[in-house]
Amino acid sequence: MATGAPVRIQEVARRAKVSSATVSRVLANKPHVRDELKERVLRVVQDMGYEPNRVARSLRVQRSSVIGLIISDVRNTFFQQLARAVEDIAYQNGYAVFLCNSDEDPEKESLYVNVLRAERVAGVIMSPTRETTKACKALLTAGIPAVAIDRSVLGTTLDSVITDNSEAAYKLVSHLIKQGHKRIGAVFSDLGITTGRERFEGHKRALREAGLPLDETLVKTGLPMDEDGYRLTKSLLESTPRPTALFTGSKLLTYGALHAIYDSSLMIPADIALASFDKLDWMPSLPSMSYAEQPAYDLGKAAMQLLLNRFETPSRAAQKIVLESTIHFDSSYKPTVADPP
Amino acid sequence: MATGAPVRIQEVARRAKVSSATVSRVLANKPHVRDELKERVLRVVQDMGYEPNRVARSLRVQRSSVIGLIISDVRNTFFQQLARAVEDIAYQNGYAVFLCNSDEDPEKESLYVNVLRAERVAGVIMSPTRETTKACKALLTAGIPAVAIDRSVLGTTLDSVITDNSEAAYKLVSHLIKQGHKRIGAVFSDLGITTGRERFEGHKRALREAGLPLDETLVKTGLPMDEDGYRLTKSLLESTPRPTALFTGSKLLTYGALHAIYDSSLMIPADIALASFDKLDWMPSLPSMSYAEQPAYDLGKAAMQLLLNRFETPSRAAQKIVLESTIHFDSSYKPTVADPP
DNA sequence: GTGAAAGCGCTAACAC
DNA sequence: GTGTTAGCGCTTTCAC
Repeated sequence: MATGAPVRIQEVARRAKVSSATVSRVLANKPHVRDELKERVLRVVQDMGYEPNRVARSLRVQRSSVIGLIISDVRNTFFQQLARAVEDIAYQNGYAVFLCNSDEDPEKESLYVNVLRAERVAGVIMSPTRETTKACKALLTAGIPAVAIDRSVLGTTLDSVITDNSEAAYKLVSHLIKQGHKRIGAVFSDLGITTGRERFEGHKRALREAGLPLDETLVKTGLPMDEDGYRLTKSLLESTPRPTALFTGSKLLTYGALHAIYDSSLMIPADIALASFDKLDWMPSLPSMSYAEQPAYDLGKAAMQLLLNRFETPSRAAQKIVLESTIHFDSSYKPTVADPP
Repeated sequence: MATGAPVRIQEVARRAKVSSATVSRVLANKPHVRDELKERVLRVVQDMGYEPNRVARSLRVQRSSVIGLIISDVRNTFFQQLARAVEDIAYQNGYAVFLCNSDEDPEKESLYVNVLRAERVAGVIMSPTRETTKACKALLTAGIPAVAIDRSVLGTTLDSVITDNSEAAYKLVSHLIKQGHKRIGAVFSDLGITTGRERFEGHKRALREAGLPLDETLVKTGLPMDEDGYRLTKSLLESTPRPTALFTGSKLLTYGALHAIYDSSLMIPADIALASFDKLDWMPSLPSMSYAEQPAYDLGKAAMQLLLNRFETPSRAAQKIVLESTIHFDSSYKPTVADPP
């Protein structure tokens, strides 16, 4: 225990008077080992505090027991919950999770993908940035299973777990329209990010069904980060006439938008109504607004399960899992007509 | 490129008509290789898209090029900045960073430590929870260098990078006293966490020097998380007479405290003054308060440099680096006597 | 049911 | 300078 050098399987074998093959079999819970030997081995393993060298094992079996998880922004609590789920399920199945943060930066992302490939991780779960396609294909051709989470990868078919972006956006914007808003500003993620694209689709559908025209000048896109949310909302608030409602397409964009709205001394919902994606984290004064709450934990859980599943059936066709968001309407809302179920 | 199996060093060697040893030397930038060969090898490496198998290398050199970083709460932007710094410096030096989140849970922490040990990581940087000592010693006896960050490990001497907790706390509380406050509530991290302990020391010193008694009922401790900040502050606000000022000992505790204060419909600083550790992230309405801003990025940078340094001189004595925080006094403050420099 | 031995891909000691 | 080769610690045929 106090020794520096870690104990190896051979030493365990010698002490238990068996071969290293037997020790390996016992530890892997393989059948065909006499109970007597099994017990003896386990006792010695316990005594010597033997822990298998995972590096050696990885080299031998040509696959590590590490999962790479690349998320686009660790500051976002949405991704934190998602990561938590991935970790939970991974650990339950003997995998460790290597968390990487791409920061919405395609370069950082491909750097990480390269590292993960070189480390021969067992699989990768990632929320792709705008230009992920190449990096993702590199993984797949290297034989490393990948699962897209929260966002899809354009131009590739692979396992993915996302939410019903278009539908939730449709419901939120329809709600604004029902409240009487006609001039609705919108701030989305870059349309190269599928969440931005799909939420914009829902937005357009809501307008279309209500017979409202799409005013392109009221739609802004950028990176899903506070700074862009602030900047884009600022510019929307300066347009005349000012929009009476705002739809923000992600949590961080919403924070930035709030910042801009408060900066302009506008009140929510008196001066401007707000509907957004993602539930806001606690703040001293949460505004009265509508939002779509995405099942972040379930998203991570499903992705990890999809990956485990892929390990078992490497050749099955790609699956796309779509989870539903829960829509919360602002408290000021009194429905006059029946809402869709 | 389109092939599934990754290319190995032997294949590169064959194509470049050299031995694998030469390829290895070229890639490691070792001296004693003719320029002509070097070029030839690099060209083939490029052509074939060869990337060394880091698992094999790790096994051979008995050390991986992965750094484990265990932080106690990823939701805390303080730790996020710190993690960013560790990553930056690590990458610049050819290391990948394996980010682990202990969530202030000693069990999760020791689970991670075990995984990192089994993965034979090159080193570990960690912000210890309350009961880290054992896990930490296990690392060191396994020959894996460890650096404590933000918090020290009680009962062990090892490399660590922290801030001047006691001093900053002293300044903040002295400031409250100078503003005329006599009844000052305080919320700290569990005193098993060194930041809580040291900040409490500074608090006590400020009171002592001002000739104020320490009212134990005004000092609360808990886990440095929103929930405890809320709960503990609530109980402080219910004591009579109510404290006129509050000192909160960490970012998350401060958020919880704000929540409690707003819940009680109290205004800052009119009803209660606030001094806290850590700069708050943007919020719609930032209260006027004093705070100590810790150099989070520099903390991470210093820790990683300490680790790199340790790789080069494994046997040098343990170092403790203390960085200074910047104190921001609330805007309402008009100094009447000279502040300490 | 158990053991002997090969080999995963790389690096470094040693030869030349 | 460069090549040959042993071996890191494990798993997994293949014998028996």
